[in-house]
Amino acid sequence: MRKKAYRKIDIAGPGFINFTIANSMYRDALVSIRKQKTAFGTTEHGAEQRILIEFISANPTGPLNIVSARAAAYGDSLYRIMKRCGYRPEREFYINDAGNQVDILAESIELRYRELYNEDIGEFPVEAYHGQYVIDLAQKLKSIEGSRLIHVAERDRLEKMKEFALAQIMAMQQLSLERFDVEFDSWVSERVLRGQGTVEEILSFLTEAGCTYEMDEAVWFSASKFGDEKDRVLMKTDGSITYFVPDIAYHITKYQRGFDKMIDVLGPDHHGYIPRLKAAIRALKHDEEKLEIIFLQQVNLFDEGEKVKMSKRAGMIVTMDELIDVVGKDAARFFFIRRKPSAHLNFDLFLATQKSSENPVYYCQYAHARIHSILKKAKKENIDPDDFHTRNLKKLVRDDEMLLIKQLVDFPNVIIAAADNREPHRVADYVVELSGMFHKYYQKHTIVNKNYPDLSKARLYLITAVRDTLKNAFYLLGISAPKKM
RNA sequence: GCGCCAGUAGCUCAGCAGGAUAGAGCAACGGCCUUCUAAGCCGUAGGUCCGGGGUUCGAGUCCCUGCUGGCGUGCCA
Repeated sequence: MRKKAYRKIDIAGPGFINFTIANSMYRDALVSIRKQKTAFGTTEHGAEQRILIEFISANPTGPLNIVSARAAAYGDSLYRIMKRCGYRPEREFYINDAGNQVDILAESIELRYRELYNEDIGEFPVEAYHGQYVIDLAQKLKSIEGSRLIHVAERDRLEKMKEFALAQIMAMQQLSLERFDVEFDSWVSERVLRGQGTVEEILSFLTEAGCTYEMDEAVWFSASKFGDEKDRVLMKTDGSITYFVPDIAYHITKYQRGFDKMIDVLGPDHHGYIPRLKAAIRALKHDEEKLEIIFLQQVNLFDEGEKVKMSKRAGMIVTMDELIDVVGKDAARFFFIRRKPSAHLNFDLFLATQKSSENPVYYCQYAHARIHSILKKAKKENIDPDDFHTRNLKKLVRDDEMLLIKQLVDFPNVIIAAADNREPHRVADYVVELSGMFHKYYQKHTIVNKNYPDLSKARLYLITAVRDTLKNAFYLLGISAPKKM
């Protein structure tokens, strides 16, 4: 017997024909969703393509800030979403633990350390790191080493301090990430990379390819031949290399590892840098199409409507930890993910603390919790949802029920669209919509009614699918699915 | 100057491949708790989708141009 797929077909204005899908089709779809259980939403769309997602990659010179928090929420969700639809993504953190900034960090600690022994260090330099954490680290160093370090040679002292500071700060950063439920598959250290001789290798590769030259006692890369607007320095006059070289080396290792696609999630301040990186990749004859850059636009922080100026060196930053303390992990992640990556993000700390209802994460989690308590109620009323045959789904006839099913059916496509457009916010929007539809449905109809056990079971069957889908989507966003609120 | 991102309700933002009357949350106003959680629901009000051209049966969406804001344009990372 063939079922009718359409309930009605009519002409609706110029150029529009409306097909109304038969309720039976929706019911069949619902059964299929329930049968898939937690696997619903999982597809093979990505065909196991290997994707490297590099994100955050903050300097280990201070606590993670709010910009890193946005990158963390974004990168991690993108990972989860891509994985769900059949890609094979990996998460990577590149540690810029070499170069100028790290040296400045060591010097900053050193000054604070000497200060603790009442040495006159004069004016604390502007370019040094001013944050309280630098003083804390100096103090910690003092409690471990005492005054011993005062007497060792300056070079050894700085080296020791650098080691200490890097280890401490990276541990701090990892702790913040843990609190944010963000994990990485690999950590790549710039120092290790440099130690492996890759820097020299890149320099000689580029020289062999004939794209370097010397001028003004520096070594240049002829980036302009490869699409950049001008040539770039590889080795400075003082013989040290620019950050550019290890960064090329790092990207070459990505190519060597054989990914189908590499995604760099970067802050907006890096976009002037991309043409030269792509130029180098082209010069070294790699496929630049495989490298995809996502720019997360900046985060503007406001407090009671006033813009908070942030500067890492001046120590005026709002840290990721502070954010989690104030608004909570779920709300913070949800807030970041709701904005599409290319949009600037205005974040008012005052609002976030004052009116938590402004954040729709509660709205969604509430829907999930509500369904749980309805199921609990059913149990109390001795209505067993498992004692149910799918032919009873004929009890579901209302438009809002069909609409709910339609929304559920959409879920796998939302995941695919979010993955392919690199836009996790689509999943967040989906969740808000599904939650809203459920809240309305709940308000309008009694789900558990012992006078109508068959109808109750049919509705329980439906809302269980809603609950599972919500939970499923929450996971993709990295937020919790509370059973009670 | 050049490049990138943005400009949609009072505020923060969605709007998928161009489709029907442009949506949500917050803020404002008026209702709904003896019934599965009121962190919810219903209703009212609020818009020249930055301006101007163009493509099309049809443009918030695409093209050109102008304006405004942010960022970038280092032998810093």
